Amino acid sequence: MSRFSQKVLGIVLKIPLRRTMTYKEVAVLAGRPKAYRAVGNILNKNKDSKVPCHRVIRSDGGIGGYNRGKDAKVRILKKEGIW
DNA sequence: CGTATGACGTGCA
DNA sequence: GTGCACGCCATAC
Repeated sequence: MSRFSQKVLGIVLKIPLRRTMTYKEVAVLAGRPKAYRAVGNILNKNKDSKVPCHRVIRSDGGIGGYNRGKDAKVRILKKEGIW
């Protein structure tokens, strides 16, 4: 695991309930403001269910994707009352 | 080791 | 408001 990916996972893991973060924000906090593209990639390959990657959305406010299917992601977000 | 890919973002027509 | 092209970075092949 790269340091960057580890940091990203850690940040996503620390996202409070009822709170969402954009890929860009995560990238910035990870120290690579221009690596938002890589952030999504890392989350995509990440299979750790401990990481609430469903709370990471696009800056446009749209749903990005999900390694388990975006439908599941939307479902979870609705369940958390975000949508 | 070089190329291709992707859960992105911004700019411009 | 919509659509297309370019840039950017970490993985996968």
